Amino acid sequence: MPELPEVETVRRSLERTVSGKTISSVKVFHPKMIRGMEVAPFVDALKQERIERVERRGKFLLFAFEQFYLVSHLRMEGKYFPYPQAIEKDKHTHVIFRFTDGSELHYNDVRKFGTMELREKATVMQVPPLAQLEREPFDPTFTAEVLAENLIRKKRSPIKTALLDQSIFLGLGNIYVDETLFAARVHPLTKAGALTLDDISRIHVAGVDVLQKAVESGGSTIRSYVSPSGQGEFQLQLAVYGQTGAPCPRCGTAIEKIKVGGRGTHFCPNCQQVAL
DNA sequence: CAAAATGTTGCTGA
DNA sequence: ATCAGCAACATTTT
Repeated sequence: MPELPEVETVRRSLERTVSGKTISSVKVFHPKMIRGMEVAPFVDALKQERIERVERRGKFLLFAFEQFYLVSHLRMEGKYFPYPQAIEKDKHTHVIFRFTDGSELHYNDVRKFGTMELREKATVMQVPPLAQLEREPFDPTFTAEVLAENLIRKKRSPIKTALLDQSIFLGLGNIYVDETLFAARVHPLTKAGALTLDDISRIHVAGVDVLQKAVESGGSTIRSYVSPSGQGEFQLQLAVYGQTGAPCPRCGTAIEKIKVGGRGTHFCPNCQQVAL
């Protein structure tokens, strides 16, 4: 499900539904997803704590409490479902937060890849899992020059693989990387070290733009993804992702699908010329 | 019906 | 040090 735009959509929804509420109890049905401490101290720490607000760093959700953050990653299929009152849990519900007003928040994750951990507020950005992330893509100090500098570290990798690294370009995932490279007219197999500064500049602009537009559309609704309230609409604007065989919106050539770094990769063989 | 593929990331072994 | 590959898991698609 979630790349930055989907996580931001979830964040906004949670900000409306659970921000300001105080936790009365927490139930964990899948202990393995709680990282860094045992389940008992985890649920103990959260009891009687108030969610001040819900923040986001890249694809991570941060529930801000008075002294610490609950850092949550949805990985492939994690979802949050808020309910106005107590409700029977679904087969794939792994954590239930109950609030003092009687409402609940269920964390649901079919594939059980998602994680949760508590971190001190003061050091959350200096320790894993947030320590290595690049700044937010919408931060004005995230420039093409910064991206170019980051790409030096991955100069031998295909640009597609490099862009999926959250310490290189925060927030991109498989869908939006393909869209970014299409918009920038760069072939996904191009070695990062072979890119000109102009290429990198186009990738920078395209990446920030595609994320921005996707956020405005509420993210993409693909496969299993459903936002807690409301559906994303960006999938209607996808130029290449999932469009295998369909005509390129720019030139009409059939979109091709290949594998890059083990990930399904969509591109226009005419607009995105091979340049290894 | 078996194999491959599915949005992510971190670990392992070459 | 890098990096490709795999592992975590369940469901859908080929």
